[in-house]
Amino acid sequence: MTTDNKQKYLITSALPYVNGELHLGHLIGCWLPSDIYARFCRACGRDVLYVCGADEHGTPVVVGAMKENMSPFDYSSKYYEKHLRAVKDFNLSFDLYGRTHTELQEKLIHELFLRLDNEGLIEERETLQPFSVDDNMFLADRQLLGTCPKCGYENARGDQCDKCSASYEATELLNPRSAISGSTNIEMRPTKNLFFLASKIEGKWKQWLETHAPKWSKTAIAIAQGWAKEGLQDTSITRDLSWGIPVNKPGYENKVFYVWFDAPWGYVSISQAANKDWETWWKNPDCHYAQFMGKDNVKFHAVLFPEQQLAMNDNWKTVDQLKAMNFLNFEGGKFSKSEKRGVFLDEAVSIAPADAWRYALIASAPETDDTDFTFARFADIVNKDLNGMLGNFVSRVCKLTDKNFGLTVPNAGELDASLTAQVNEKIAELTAALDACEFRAAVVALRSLYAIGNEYMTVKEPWTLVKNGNAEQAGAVLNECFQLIDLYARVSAPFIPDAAEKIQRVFNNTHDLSWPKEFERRIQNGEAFTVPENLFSRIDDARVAELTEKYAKKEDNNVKPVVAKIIAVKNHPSRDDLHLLTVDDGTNHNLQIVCGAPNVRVGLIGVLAPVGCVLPTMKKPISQRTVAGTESFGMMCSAAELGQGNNADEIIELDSDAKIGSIWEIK
RNA sequence: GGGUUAGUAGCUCAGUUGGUUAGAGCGGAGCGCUCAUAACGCUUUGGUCGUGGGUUCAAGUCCUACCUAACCCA
Repeated sequence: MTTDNKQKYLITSALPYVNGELHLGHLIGCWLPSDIYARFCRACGRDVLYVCGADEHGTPVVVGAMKENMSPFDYSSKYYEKHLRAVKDFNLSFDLYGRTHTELQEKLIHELFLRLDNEGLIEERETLQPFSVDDNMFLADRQLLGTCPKCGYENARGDQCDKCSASYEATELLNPRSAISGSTNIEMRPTKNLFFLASKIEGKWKQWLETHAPKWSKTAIAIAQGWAKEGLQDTSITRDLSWGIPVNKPGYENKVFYVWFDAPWGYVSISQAANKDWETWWKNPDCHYAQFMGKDNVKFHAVLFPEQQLAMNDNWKTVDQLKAMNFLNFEGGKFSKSEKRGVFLDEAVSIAPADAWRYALIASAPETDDTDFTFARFADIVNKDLNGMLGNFVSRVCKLTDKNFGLTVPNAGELDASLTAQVNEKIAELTAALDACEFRAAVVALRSLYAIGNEYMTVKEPWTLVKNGNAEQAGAVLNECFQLIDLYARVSAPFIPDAAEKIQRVFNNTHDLSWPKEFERRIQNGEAFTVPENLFSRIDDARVAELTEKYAKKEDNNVKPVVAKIIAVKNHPSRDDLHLLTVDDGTNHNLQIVCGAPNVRVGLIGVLAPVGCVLPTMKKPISQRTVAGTESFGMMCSAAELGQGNNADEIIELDSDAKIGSIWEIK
């Protein structure tokens, strides 16, 4: 234990997985709130250990690495580097942004496993797993593909179908094949795995839940209680995989620990790498432990990690404050790298400075429900709060003073009691909100503080006082304003660290950015100051439109009717009223279409509604279907079906110069 | 299919244990100010609180069914 009596705060942010680019949702989901909380705690003089890092193990990395023809480690490292860059770009103040593929992690997991084994909480069980003979390996659920037994979708995964969302056992999957080689030589083979007997510590966990859960967020409590009702399940903690922490038990040489067994302990191994006194947080019952995560992660932090910690019976610090964020949507939809929807962290800081993102995102943080990010709102917040209220306040005070008193802070007058009372009330609100990790409420209080300064200026009118020859009173007002500027730097620092430093540099003397308990007048009469450059800049409507166009382009994914030419006409084998057409739609030159219209002939140029196309006269899209025993891959349209008049019997005929393959716009 | 959470002004959200005329910011409208970054301040306009039932002297708040969305689980 350390000798100082500063309160210990352990803060962790969920470990992002090294698979794909991170976006604004990851930033607001756990990184940003945890960073603001950590900065606030440090400013309050608390002894903070704040860690995060990359979660590197598990099947998706193996699959991703194979696709990119890299080793899992190189693949993981590639994304780890991207994480590191984002951490730097957004001023995230982790003591260490580590990773889970380290020697420390391996040593820790091995120790923990032996301990669990000694406690009698590990059991060997044999299960049947799909084995790919050609790949010479067992396949995890997502490495196995096949046809869904429920809906017939051909690219269903081993455990569930992405199309109809049915779930099933791997043995039920039809025509199973390996996602790695495509081989269909799949056998169900017995394999031994180690199970963690969570059911044995259910009582201990439930007791723990009762004393800890009341301090958590509503969602977290609900999820944990749901699990408490169902009871804890014994879970397999080993996998037939080569990438991960090797299992330190004879007979398990080809297996690794399941990623969700090792990942949470990354908090500990990263702490070990970050601070040699890590045990003064992790083994200290008086330490306050706050965890930040997205809502999809609650189960692991409220159930799996604590149950493991308790099972160790080794005085591990468990979570006190569990803060789960909901998801951030983007301009009405989900973020998607493949569809180019959304701002990703590799380019966000080229759009606006880190502080603008930090403030705008936390101001509309998805605390109670999923929230939609829009550039219009982003611009509103930046323009109004940061630019108009905070930046402009600093600017107007400095410039007015410079004009009338020069570059020194005018002498103070009597303390303005009502101003002090107002400010102190808001400081108290802000402090309470941050302690409770209620970030929206915190921003409301912060905003109110900014508003107080502007209102004070407007009411006191120091420029009028100067004009009326009342320089002393004007100076006293401006002195209060400089005290406010100092205050703003301090209370803004956890949210917008870069701007806070710039504000503090207005004063030639150095003042720390410690957290104020109340409104203090730290700026001395006659203290020199500098008029700063504008702290923030506006995002105008044109820029909003430009950004929306670039990042939130409303992709029209609907399949459109196309101009197509009939190149062959045959009679239908079984129905006299139907014809079998061969149609050229520009990309596919011999589409088979079944058509009943009387006016079909070779060379006719008409309009084809391809599979997936929704016509104005129909509710459902055209499907690929069998008409009277013959497959039809679309439909030749009549004028009526295209919303052009009443002719529903004959297919529409276009002029001979219509371009085959071009989209036929429905008017 | 089961569980959980959410659905409140044009937009983004507050609304503690059910209790007088449902709040805030943005946007819109108007006024003021001119020290300041077309910025600031003040006033004002917006709501059958997802839908249908029910409990109650009283429901945004409790119960129930349904609709919509998200997450977790199967």
